[in-house]
Amino acid sequence: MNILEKINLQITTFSKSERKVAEVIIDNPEQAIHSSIATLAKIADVSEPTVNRFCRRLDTKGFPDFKLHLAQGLANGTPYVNRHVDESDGPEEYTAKIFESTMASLNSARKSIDISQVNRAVDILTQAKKISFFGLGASASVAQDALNKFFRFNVPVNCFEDIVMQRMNCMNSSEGDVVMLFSHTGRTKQLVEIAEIARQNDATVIGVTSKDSPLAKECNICLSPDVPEDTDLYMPMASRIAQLVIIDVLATGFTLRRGPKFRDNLKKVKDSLRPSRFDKRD
Amino acid sequence: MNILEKINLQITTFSKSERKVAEVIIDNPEQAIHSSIATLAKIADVSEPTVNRFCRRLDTKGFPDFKLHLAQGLANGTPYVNRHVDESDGPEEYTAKIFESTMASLNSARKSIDISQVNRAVDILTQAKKISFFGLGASASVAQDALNKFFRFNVPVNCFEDIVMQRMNCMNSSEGDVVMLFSHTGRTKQLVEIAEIARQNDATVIGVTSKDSPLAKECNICLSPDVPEDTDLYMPMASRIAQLVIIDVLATGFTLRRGPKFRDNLKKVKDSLRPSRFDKRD
DNA sequence: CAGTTTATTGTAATTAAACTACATAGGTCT
DNA sequence: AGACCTATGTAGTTTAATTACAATAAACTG
Repeated sequence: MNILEKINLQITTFSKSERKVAEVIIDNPEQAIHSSIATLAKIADVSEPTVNRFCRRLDTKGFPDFKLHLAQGLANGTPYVNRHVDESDGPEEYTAKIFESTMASLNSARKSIDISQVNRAVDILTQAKKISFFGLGASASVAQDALNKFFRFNVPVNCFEDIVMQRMNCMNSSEGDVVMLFSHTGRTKQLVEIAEIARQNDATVIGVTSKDSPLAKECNICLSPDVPEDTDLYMPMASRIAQLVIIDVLATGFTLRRGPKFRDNLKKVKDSLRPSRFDKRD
Repeated sequence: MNILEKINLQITTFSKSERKVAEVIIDNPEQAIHSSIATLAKIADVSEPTVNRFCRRLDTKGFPDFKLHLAQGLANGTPYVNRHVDESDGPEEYTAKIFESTMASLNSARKSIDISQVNRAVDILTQAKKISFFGLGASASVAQDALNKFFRFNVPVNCFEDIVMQRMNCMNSSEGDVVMLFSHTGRTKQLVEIAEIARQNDATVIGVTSKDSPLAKECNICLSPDVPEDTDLYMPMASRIAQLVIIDVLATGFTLRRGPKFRDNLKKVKDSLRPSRFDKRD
């Protein structure tokens, strides 16, 4: 936990002098990390050992250690203790908050993702006869994005927004086909059905969805980024970004697995776009 | 800049002993921040002043200051100095690297984004008669995502992947219409033309693209996230995520501007999805 | 309400860490 | 090979941090 938040949380339990120290630090943490214990003590109008005791109370080894923790807290650019957007936020605040909460989500997604599942997913994808990407609602654009990435790999891919087309696609699938499904909640009935149909037809189903959800249970492989809380104003934001980064990861794993020759091919695809672009020197 | 990257960048300019220090720190930065100058000197098998000189060479005030910088670097969760995926990376490495480079990109995007432009964009969007979202290639799914967000706001929106449809849409636009364009490079000829057409027909053009690009010059408002380098295996990854977060920011600004009643409406939209979902207790 | 106890804070001494000045070793260029 | 310069280490100095202890303030008890 961020040590600034911790101070805020525990401030009531502090003694009078310790509270003085806490206030000085909260008020200007930047100054705090660049001060010696003596100067900080003077600013807070307390003695040096008081500052030291304050540090220990926050489970740090001492003043220098405390400064380290504080520096880490500041580095994340989180002067906002509460990262949720609220009514009174101006553009500056909500912009910062959304960026920060997105970054925080990615961080926790990274920590929670099961690498062995990533590896298995890459295995399956590299060997796929055909890959289909499906998502509904907000996840449709995630599927679209996946299509775009894997399309460049010169593998048969498709992606339908239409639920009927999705069903038909799964009906016609066979062993070696991969169906990749995106859903934040993992509770959309239609998508769970799609997964069932796909598996009945021997396709491999890879889900990017939340752990232990109905959809997750239908998948052969499930990638479940743990995104603690969404900033959402009634729609998933951060979790969807996490899904996209997972696609990036899989695409990267894919290209690495395919080896250097394959990457030369990719370069050709990219170069083929050149005639449609303005020159750099413009 | 992250001090670890800085070390890596400057490592060639270091002397033999200083390089020893650099290697020890890169190898295990966590250990470094919890060591005294004496222990670190011993680990690197150099003298204390060498460590001190090393710190100063990196433009820090001294060893404690250096540790502070290092701690801040680590806090961002970037133990990988070299964030580019390379051949020999296993799943664990490339997963971590991609997540981290995405987070780093978001961080720099956040710092570089012009808040006044964000505010103007929100102004324009809230007053729009109609909003069109266009992108080509990889940016098509970004436009799709934007559509999905703003669609819920009960504003007339559209989004075409087809370049001809896009052109026709812009031909028919008039004052009060907003055209929002997504492009990483800002050099795709067809999209620049779209911007020209839209402006000729009195639409307001908002671009999410790189600074000073041909496209940027055609826009009324331009949001240019500064994404330093892409991890790309020949396609934009991080920059596209930054674009999506910008959409989140604009959507959030939009709802905040519209006030609380409007948010009740949003909740209704969300609740309308319930019958199509499995229950939480499943 | 006085006396006792306990928690809180500060003073002074100690220890540890960081830094500076200087000396020596190693390398380079003429 | 000798002079010079850079790089590195040693020892001493300064500064910062910590500890032990004393004093004060607050709280509690008879």
